Order: sequence, then structure tokens, then C-alpha cells
Amino acid sequence: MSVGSVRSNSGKRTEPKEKRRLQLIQATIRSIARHGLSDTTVSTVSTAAGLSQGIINLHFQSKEKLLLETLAYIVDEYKILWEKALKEAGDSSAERLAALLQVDFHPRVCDRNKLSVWFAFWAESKSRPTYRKLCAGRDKEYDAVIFELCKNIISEGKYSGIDAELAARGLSALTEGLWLDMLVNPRNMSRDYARKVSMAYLFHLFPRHYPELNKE
Amino acid sequence: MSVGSVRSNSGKRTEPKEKRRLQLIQATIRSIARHGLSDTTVSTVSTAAGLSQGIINLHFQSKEKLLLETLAYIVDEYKILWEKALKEAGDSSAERLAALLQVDFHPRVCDRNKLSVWFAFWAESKSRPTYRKLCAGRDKEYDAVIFELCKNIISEGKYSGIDAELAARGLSALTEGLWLDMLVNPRNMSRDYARKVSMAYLFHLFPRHYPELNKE
Amino acid sequence: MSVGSVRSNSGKRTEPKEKRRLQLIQATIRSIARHGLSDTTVSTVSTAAGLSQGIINLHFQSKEKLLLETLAYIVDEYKILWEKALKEAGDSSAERLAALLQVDFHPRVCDRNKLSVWFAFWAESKSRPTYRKLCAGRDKEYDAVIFELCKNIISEGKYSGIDAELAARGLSALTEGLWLDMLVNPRNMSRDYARKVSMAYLFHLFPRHYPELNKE
Amino acid sequence: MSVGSVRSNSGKRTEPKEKRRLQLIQATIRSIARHGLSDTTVSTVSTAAGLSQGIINLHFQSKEKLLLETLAYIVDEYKILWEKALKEAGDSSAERLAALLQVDFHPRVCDRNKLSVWFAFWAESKSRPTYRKLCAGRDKEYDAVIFELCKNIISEGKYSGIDAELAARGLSALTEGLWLDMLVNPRNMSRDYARKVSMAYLFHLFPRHYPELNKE
DNA sequence: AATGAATGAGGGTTCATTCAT
DNA sequence: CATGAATGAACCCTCATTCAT
Repeated sequence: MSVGSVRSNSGKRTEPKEKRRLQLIQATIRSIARHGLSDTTVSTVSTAAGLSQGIINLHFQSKEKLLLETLAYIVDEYKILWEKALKEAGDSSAERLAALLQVDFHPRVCDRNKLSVWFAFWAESKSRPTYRKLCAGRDKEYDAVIFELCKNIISEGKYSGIDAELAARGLSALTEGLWLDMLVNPRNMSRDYARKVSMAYLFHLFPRHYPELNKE
Repeated sequence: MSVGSVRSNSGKRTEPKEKRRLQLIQATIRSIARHGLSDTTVSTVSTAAGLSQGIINLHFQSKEKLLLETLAYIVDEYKILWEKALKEAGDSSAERLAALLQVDFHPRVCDRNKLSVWFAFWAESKSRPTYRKLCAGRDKEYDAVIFELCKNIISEGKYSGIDAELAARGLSALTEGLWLDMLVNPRNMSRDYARKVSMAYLFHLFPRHYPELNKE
Repeated sequence: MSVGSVRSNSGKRTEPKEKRRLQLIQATIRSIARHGLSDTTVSTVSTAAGLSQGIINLHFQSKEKLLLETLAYIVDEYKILWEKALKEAGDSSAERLAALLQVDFHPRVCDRNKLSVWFAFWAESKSRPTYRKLCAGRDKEYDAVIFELCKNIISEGKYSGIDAELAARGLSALTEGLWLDMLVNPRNMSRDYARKVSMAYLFHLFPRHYPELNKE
Repeated sequence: MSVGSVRSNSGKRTEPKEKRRLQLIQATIRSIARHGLSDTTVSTVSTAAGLSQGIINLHFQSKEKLLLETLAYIVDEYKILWEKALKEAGDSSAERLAALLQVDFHPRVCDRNKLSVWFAFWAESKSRPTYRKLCAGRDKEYDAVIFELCKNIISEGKYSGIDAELAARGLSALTEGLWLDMLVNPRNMSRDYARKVSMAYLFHLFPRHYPELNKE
């Protein structure tokens, strides 16, 4: 076989494996969204993927590992979107902060299936340290950046009476609360409206940095 | 059995019965907090209650009903505290709103075990309409009152550029987000600090109504 | 409750438990004999016992533990018969040795079902140290006693050219070989004939101690 | 395909085919010795052979057939060694009998891996007639020859009080028992010592035919 | 001829529920 | 009212077998 055919072979042998894993992770997300984490079984997942039962242990050794990789997948996806937003955003702290919040309401993040997964794992994180650790990575970095940006904005805008940490924590908590509303009660909280609520908070905090929000 | 004996027994039998049910509900809360909802079994609950396995079907017919009543118990408790706060609060909308937010950070509400239960059920609410309905009751009334109070305050204070609904939704979401932080990462988010974050938001929204918050 | 009732209660609550375990162990022996160790499943055992599948994990935690306790049961039973035989035997070494060999062909030991179990575990003992350890207890003591008795007999009878250890090892191996024949080919090797073979060996070793065997 | 190509291929295709089969049989022996028959899987065998999973069904159709052929291989090997010994032995019955027993302790027979296989199948022979039949071939012929030789020796040596069948059965059982000891407890029973035990028995039976054994 | 991804029947185990005590 | 032994459905996982490559 020529080098070319070897390359295409390796593409066919290793790629499908990665594709299968992705396919199964996506089936897991759908299953958690549809049945809940408690009622997500090897059977619901493999059925959702249109494959046989044994496939999960073949590719992930155990159901537990599949769940962990599913969480990791979602955490990673979020992180990537977030870093991309930071890279593409302008230099000003105000722009950067706004860009980050936009990510939180990006369709790929606010997908209700994925929100199901986030909250399923958060809900169990108290009893499962492994879950908490996976999420903690996200939170820590996230919090630090938000805090830094708030601090900059406050000093730039000479906002008095605003504590940077209180503001940052508020912004972060607000996002999570809005996610919860979108998950639990999507009719009363659309993605678009959630973003508006978030932006309204930003405006009230830093009115001189976000004049345009006033008019929306 | 004569009517008389039934009646006299009913006093003795139903009271302990109610106590057993409460005892089991509290054991359920502890079990969900400790093991997660997925790993909460009839056995973990009855062990936590110091009773035998059969006790749950005896008093609740099924595990599912026990879970529902546990959720109902927490929802009710929250509602009661909330109504009590409204009744005891002053007449001004600002006072009433602040009083309500205080309830959200009341030790009895913010108990981490109970937060575990809230989020456990929220996480599954997408797949279990019964859960959602139980929570929906709380949310609807809650949202309506908060909204009304915000509207009053805005008109009283002639706050321009504040949409009452956006503000109300923000306040409500913020609380939920702070609850999540307290659940997932209690070291970084104490009950006290959460309340401060919440109050800080209130202040930024309605500075002329909450001057005292400025100094804290 | 009186002391009496407590006693009868404990008899009813703990005895059945022990009875169930015995019942399951006996079902296991039958299953190994009938299906072989490889094909002995939780299902074959519980069916043999006339009970449900869950019963095994209820009483033995796992199938593996049931198997170990089954082996231990058979080892123990053998040991008890053996010690009883020693206690009841006369004082002379010749009598004692003969008594021990009688045990090896006792109906309760040579039961073909039980032989199945012995050989099933011996066959796996190379790969499963736990099995070997359980059997090793028996072997060691057994060998030591047989050796001692042979030594005494040899010195008493002034048998020249007989090594006590060779004789003892031979006697012990002969028994095991006869067991195998009874297991694998019961039509050609009855319990009675096996005993005769064993006794014939004894006679050839120590003719002056076992004159009566000559005539049989 | 032309006849010619078939013929020329048959040399190339069937030879390696036979080699593969042998390779897999040997891997099976190692696997049974290492993991036990219960834990010998298609995977343990193919791994031991350094080949892929599918190879077994390719060459043996099923796992069961591989096991049967493995047993047959060992039975055959034993038979061949045995027949060769008979052919090469002298004419006297005593020599022939001794030669046969030598085979039983030949390194190729007493290999602990192979003993594992023997006993694995013997242990299951009660529940699997197919296994028993495979072994029965060996036993029958073996027993007949041993018996014949003993009979000759007895009549030659005018040994009184010795029943030929009892002696033959004893010899055969002794060998099997010694094999078991070598398998289960190799530290206490070396191949060399086992042979000595066997020879000691022979001496005691027929002292006038085996004078040399006396001195060893 | 050989591979190894995929299958699915059947394994051991868990657990909500029942019921005799 | 309370227990806990027993059940059996459903879980996760293993593994002999198939088949496209």
C-alpha cells in the first residue's frame, strides 16, 4: 500500500472511533435531557445513538466513564467558545466583559439539552467529588477573568460604591440563575430575554460603559 | 372495631403517623444531599431514618411518592417562610421586597441539604412534568409578587430606564444562581456573602430606596 | 417479651438464615455436579434451590462468596468426619490409619456430587490462590498425620525397605486417584471397589499389620 | 480456480493453517493453566497467541470446538508417547510396565500447564459427555494394557495374594493422584518424587521383578 | 487469511416492592 | 405499626460470534 492509502486507512480506522465516541456523547446528552440523569441507562443512550448495548462498554469501558466524558465534553465546548470570544473581542474591558456574557447566551451553550446536563451534574456534585472537580476548572478561571474585568471597568469609570467582587459574583450567579430558568421554564424565559436581563444588570452596574444598552 | 375505638385510636395513630412521615422526609433530604438523587435508594433513606426497609412503602406507598412529598415539603416550607415575611414586613414596597430577599438567604432555606434537593428536582424537571408542576406553583406567585413590588418601587422612585420585569427576573435569577454557588462551592460562597451580593444588586437598581446598603 | 419468647424468636430469625445458607450451598453442590463449575450460574443454583435469583446476593453478597463457602463447607465436612474417626479409632497406629482410609470412602465423602466440587476447585486452584488456600488446610494436616502413622507402623513392624514418606504420599495420592476414577467413570469404579484397592495397597505395605485383608 | 492452483496453494495454505491451529491450541493450554477453564475466554486465548479475536472462529468455528480439540491434542500426545514407549521397551512384562509408568512422569506429560487441562476437563466430564468420551478412549486401552501386564507379572513371579485388577487399578489411580498433587501443590510434589512414589508402589507389589528399585 | 468493530444474549447484581410474622 | 426475608424486573457489563474491511 502506498503512503497515501495508509493515510486514508488510518483515517478510516481511527476517525470512526472518535466519531463513535462523539456520537455516543451526543446521545448521552439527549438521553439526560429526555429522561433525566437518574433514568439515563446504557439502554437509553445506545438506543438514542441507534446502536447496540455493548457499544458503550466497548468505547468507554463503563457507563460512569461515558458520563464523565460527556460532562467533560460540555465543559470543554464552553471553554473553547469562551476563549474564542476573548481572543476576538476588542481591547477594552467593557467590550471583553460584554463578549463573555454573549457567550453565556450563545445558542450552542444555552441549548436546553446541554443545560440539562450542566444541572444534572451540578445537582450531584455535592455527593460526587469527581463531578465537582470537572466543573471547578471552568468556574475558577471564569470567576477570575470576570473579576479582573469588573475591577478594570470600575477604576476606569470611577464607579463609587461598587465592589468589584460583589459585582463579578453577581454577574456570574445571574447567568447561572437565568440558565436555570431557561431549563425549568423555557416558556417564560427565552434565550433572548435572558440575555436582556443579563445586559440590564450590566447597564445598571456600569451605565457609563454601556450607554447603548439603555435604548434597547 | 367500634366507632369509638376508631376515633380514640385515630388521635393516637395519625399523629405518630404524621411524625413518621416527617421523619422519613427529613431522612430523604439528608440522603439526597449525601448520595445524590440517583443514588438515593429506599435503603439509604430508611437507614438514614434508623428504620427498616418496608417503612417507606408502608407510609408512602412508593418511593416516587416519597420523593414527591419531600419536594412538596420543601416547597411548602419556603412558601410559609415567605408569607410570614410578607405579613410581618412593613407596608412600603421597598421594605417588603427586602424582606422577601432576606427569606431567600434564611438559614432554613439555604441549608445545603435542602439546596441539594431543590437542584436535584430542578435538574430532572425537564423530564418529569410532575416535578416541574410542584415547583411552578412557587415560581409563579413569587415572580408575580416580586414584579409588583418592583413596579411600585420604580414608580415611587421615578427610576428611569428600568424595566420592572427585567429587574424582577434578574432578582429572581440572581437568587437561584447564588443558591447554586452555595451548593456547588460553599467555600467560595457563604450564605452571608450571597445575601450581600443580592443586596448589592438591589442597591444598584434602587439606590434611593436602599441608602443604608451603601454603607455596609 | 419473656426470655423464653426471645429465645424462640431468635431461633426463628437466625436459624432460618443459617438454613437458607445451607440450602443454597447444597444447591450449589448439585449445580456444580450437574452443570460443571463453568456453567454454574446464579440462575442454575437458585433454580436448584427452588428460590429466586436475588436470594444468593441476599445471603452471600456475591456468587464468588457462595462458591468459596461451598468449598469451605465440603472441606469442613471432610475434616469433621476425619477427626471423629481418629477419636473413635483404637490406639494402635494400624487401626488409626485404616480408620482414616475408611473415611476417604465414606458415602458422605465419596458422594459423586461432592467429588465434582472437589475436582472443580482443584482444577482451578492453580489460577485461584483462594481456592488453593482453602484446600491446603486439609492437605497439610492430613499428610502429617498419615506420615506419622506410617512411621510408627514401620518401626513397630520392622518393615525394611519402606520409606515412610513415600508410603504416606502414595496412600494419599492413591485415594485422590480413586476419587477421580469414581467421578469420571463411576461404572468402572464403585465406592466399594475403590476401598478395596486402597486396602490392597495397605496390605502390601504392611502385611503383618493387616492380616485380615488377605482373606477378603 | 484450476486444480493446479488448488494443489499448489494447498501446500501453502493448509500447512500454515495447521500451524495456526496448533498455535491456538497451545495458547489455549496456557490460558487454561493461567486463568482456569471458567475464565478462559476467546480473548485470553487469542491474546496468548498474539492474534486477533476473530481468529478462533475462523479456524475452529466455535470456542467449544477449540476446547475439544485442545483436549484431543493432549490425549493424543499422551497416547503417542505411550505407544512409542511400548514399542521401544523390551519384551518382558516388567520392563514394559515400568516403561509405561515412566511415560506418566515424562516432562512432556507432567507439564503443569497440561495437567491443568487434564483436570479442567476431568472436573467437567460429569456434566459434559463429550469430554468424558474423549478421555475414555485413553483410559480403556490404558487400563487393559496395564491389567494384562500385571497379570503376566503375577503369574511369572507367582505372587500370591495379589489380584491383578486391584493392582492395575491401584497403579493407574496412583498416577492420577500424583498428577493432582503436582498440579495443586507443586512444591511438595516434584515430578521426580512422584516417579519415586510410583516406583515404590511397583516394588512393593512385585519385589522380585524390580530388585533395583530397592537400592535407589 | 486476518482483523477488530459491532452485536446481543446472558451473566451477576441492585433495588423497589411484597408479605408473613 | 413495623420488620426484614424474599422476589423478580431491570440494571451494567462480559463475551462468543459475525462481518465488513
